[in-house]
Amino acid sequence: MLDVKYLRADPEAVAVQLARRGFEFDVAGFQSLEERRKALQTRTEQLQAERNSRSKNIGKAKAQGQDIAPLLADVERLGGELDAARAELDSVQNSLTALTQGLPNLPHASVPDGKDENDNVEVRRWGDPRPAEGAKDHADLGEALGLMDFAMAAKLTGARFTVLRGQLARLHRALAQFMLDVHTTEHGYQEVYVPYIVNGTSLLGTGQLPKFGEDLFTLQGDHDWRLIPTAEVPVTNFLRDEILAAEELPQRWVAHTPCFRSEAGSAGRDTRGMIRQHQFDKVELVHASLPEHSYETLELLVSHAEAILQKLELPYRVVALCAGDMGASAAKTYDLEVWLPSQNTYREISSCSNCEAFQARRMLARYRHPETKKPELLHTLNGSGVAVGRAMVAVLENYQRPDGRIDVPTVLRPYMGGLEVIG
RNA sequence: GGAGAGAUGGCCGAGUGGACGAAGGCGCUCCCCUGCUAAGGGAGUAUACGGCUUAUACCCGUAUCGAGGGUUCGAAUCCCUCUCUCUCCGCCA
Repeated sequence: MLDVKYLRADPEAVAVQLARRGFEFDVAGFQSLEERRKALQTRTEQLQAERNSRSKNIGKAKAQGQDIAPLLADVERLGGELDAARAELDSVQNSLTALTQGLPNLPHASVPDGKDENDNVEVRRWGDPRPAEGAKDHADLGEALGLMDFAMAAKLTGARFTVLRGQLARLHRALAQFMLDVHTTEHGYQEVYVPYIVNGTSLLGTGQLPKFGEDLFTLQGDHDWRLIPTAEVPVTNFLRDEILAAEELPQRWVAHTPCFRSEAGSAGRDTRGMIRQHQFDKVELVHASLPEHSYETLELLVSHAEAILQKLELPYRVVALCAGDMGASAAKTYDLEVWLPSQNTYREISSCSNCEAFQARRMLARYRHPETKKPELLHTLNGSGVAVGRAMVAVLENYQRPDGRIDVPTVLRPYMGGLEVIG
């Protein structure tokens, strides 16, 4: 959510900044709603104040044994007026909330202009991409080894799921373990284990709701429960309704969880292989930061994700997303894209964002300012460190031998019982 | 799943219809006193929002005693629904 005060003070400036994302903000509509809200709220609160003071008088009169009948008659009309005013205020406020909760974050000044992924800006590259010639894709490699089974997954569930067996199942686990170990022992993260099911309030806090509910799997039953689309949701919501001491910042958490996405609207995209699944594992990094440090924290976060790819010796590039390609909660996002020889291109394997106070404002995540002693919104950041499924895809494709067997990256061998080659 | 008890401010804890945003204690902040490794005295100490405002400073107002709804002129207090916690039983990893 954006700062309402700023929205009111300078809606045109907000509209200009949101236009960079291709988002059209209806300034006139907002302002007319605001005017009505202001008038109604003032009136409602006045009526409430009046009712409160009269009710107190009734109490006093009663205590003194006076006749309260005339006072009751006097206050009678207030009830109806108050109810009407309140109802009208509620409806205006609901419209306003719907409008403001639907607004995406303002892009940071350093975010490049552009409307989609084609306008993203490459920041740097690492490693030497192996040529595409003769490279098989991960699905062919895995199926040929007999260790990756899409047909079985389709039988069990449906499209966009995978069954892994044997050394590939272990490779998948090894990757997750390796990433967790690097982040906890070298980068100072606290490992956390969290629910894979969250309530609607949590999803509202991180911004998946109210606008992006169709991307989520909803559970049946009495609870307002959904499967997490990313560990960002449960972990960031640690901070909801909390006021941290300034000394408690920064906080760094890492969680390995499955992620569930309905992939609504992705029909036909990446239907082959493990690139785009309804269920995938991810190691997620979440930071809570002082506002003044959040941009250096973002660079740090990216470097932590990069460290994983470097240790795995997977070629990648870092891309700054343009304003039009960023997620709604982000003020600035870097993607890490790993080299996939079968596609002769780089594909997203991590996305690292500074949400500034956008999520913090929704979830009232604050810290106590050491000088003013007042609660202030903190900044939240999150990034994949990295997607486990896609990391496995990248390992298969980049470490494939001409005979279809797979070299095990050196750093993973301790996690694979010393195994050097799969197949 | 069954039975019972509970949810109040940073913490503990009082409060069963009226001057209660909430006694008291602890903690914390500031001041005073005290020359000693102690103690005492005083003041202050929730959050969100609205109005006013150059102001996130005052001031005024509204809301919040787990959440939502209801009764009432008036609800922390009464009623309903839900959530969570604890105890016992059952079941289970």
